[in-house]
Amino acid sequence: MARHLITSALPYINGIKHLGNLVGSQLPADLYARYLRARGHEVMFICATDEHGTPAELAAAKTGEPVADYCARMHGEQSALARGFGLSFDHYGRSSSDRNRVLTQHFAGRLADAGYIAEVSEKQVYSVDDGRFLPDRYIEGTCPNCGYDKARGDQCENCTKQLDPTDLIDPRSAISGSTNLEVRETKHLYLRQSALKDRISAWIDSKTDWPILTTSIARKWLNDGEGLQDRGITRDLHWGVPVRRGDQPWPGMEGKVFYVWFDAPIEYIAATAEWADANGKTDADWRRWWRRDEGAEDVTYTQFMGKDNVPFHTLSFPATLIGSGEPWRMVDYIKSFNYLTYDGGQFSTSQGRGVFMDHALEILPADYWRWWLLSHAPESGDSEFTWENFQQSVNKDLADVLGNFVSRITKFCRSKFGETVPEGGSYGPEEAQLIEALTTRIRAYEATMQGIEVRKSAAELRAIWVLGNEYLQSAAPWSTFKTDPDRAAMQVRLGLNLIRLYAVLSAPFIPFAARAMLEAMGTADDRWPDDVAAALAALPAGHAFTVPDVLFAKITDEQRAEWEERFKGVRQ
RNA sequence: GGGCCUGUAGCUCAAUGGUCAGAGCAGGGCGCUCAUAACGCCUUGGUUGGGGGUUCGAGUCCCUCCGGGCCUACCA
Repeated sequence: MARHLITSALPYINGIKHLGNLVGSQLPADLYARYLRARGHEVMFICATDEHGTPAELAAAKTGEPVADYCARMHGEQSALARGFGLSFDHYGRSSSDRNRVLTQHFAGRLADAGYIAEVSEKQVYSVDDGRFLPDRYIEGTCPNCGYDKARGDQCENCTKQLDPTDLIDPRSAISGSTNLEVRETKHLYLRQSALKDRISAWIDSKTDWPILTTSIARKWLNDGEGLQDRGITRDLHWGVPVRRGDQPWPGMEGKVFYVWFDAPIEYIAATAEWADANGKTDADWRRWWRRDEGAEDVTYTQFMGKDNVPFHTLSFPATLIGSGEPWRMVDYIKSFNYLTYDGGQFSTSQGRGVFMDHALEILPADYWRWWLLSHAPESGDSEFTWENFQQSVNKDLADVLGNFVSRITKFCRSKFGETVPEGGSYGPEEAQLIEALTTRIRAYEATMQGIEVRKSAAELRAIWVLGNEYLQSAAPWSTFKTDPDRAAMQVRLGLNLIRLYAVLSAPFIPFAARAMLEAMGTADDRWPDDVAAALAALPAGHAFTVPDVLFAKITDEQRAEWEERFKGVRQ
């Protein structure tokens, strides 16, 4: 038994997340966590909402709520949706927690003591009417290059030219439209990543088994131009972790907060502390996951994220941990994902384009989404969601291959033997062959799951389901029943045991259906099939079961057409 | 502009430089009747984006062109 720490990238607080967000981090992380637990490992699976930053303040302003209230409410909503999707976090924390405030200030203090913090005075655009400094992209104006009148201060979307806010003609606040802007001097703290470049670079170089997507992004940032740049870690905002040097005030930084990307990864640690607080545990209980000097030496730490998060997890957060000089557990493996696209374009939270977690659960059970998203996870490149593909895959894989298998064997048994595992008969060569085939497939499934090869794992699992149908077809208990009822009884007994086996193997992908299958089989035995032959004897003759309701109703053409129509425009 | 990823059957994807480029779905045929008209078996289908090169051998390595995507450090 090993100890596995798993974190999913933190979903940002401003609104319901779409399916692309889900498949890029939380869902594959959950798959891995569930698998490792099923194999008997000790797992700490952590996620949290990322609550600080300008977009949260603006989203709250839009609803008229105080930002703390807004975040609390949205955390509740995201938390409920996470449960709805079966995301099995050990704790779903909040980056606005006290634990994170203290820890973030602690890291800043340690970094300052070690000489990795620089104070930099810089000029930024201030909007007098909004009463706030504006990030570059919150300034709009006319592009000096192409004349586009909605160019942002960081880049013109029309001609893709990179800009400075001061380049814009007739600049205005993207928040209020106010043109009452001025450039003001402000002081900020910078994390001196450049001073840690060699250590980070050596660390990245040691990770030879990471996805190319992960390391190539990291190397680009490390080596591009003048190499890894220092990064501002404070902002002139009200909502965030107040800048303090450990537990001491930071002269000259009053009223400022840490940058959201500084405190967000620290929340992985803080959320584990929140877990301890919420479960009556001690500090030692969470520190044994994170401190190498307090028990975390044998922890394997895996992070899941979309590709946009990679720079922060390969560079900034490691810089924070290394620079602290303290023995924190560093990540062992970063699994990164490309994007899911929606009918040819991007999913977009800000534009409300695509299918969102709340709507998805309104129209179909979580397992439909989990199965499709995981079996089409954007691992090697972006992958596309289309309703047609979704309908086809789900109907074929879940309803026809798995659901129908459960249905045919339970109903046949009920009509010939009653709702009890039948007695009699013994294995022949066909059964030996099945067990051998299952064993081969299951070992392959374990290997791809261990390697976090999500799509391949789904394909292996599906192939395991198919073996059941192949067996039933060739064993044909409906025929043998007429001539050799004992033999038919053995075949059906094996089939019923396959249902339990499939429930166990499938639970990481489709936990709700797996539970329904176990319940129908009248068992709580969810032991992993290390020995397939033994696993297929778990339900003995005489064991009572029930015929379950249809596990997966098919998606009809009418439903598909309706949803295609409903979700083709913009949310709300 | 720079960097990275990507292009394989109608669709979604596989293939440590090494048999005849493979699966699933879709299409075609046959079988079965326990089952959610479900399942099983067989089968059609590819100049691996174009062109050049290295090699005994290239989907895989190199060059080049074309297409798609992402990132480019003050959104997160």
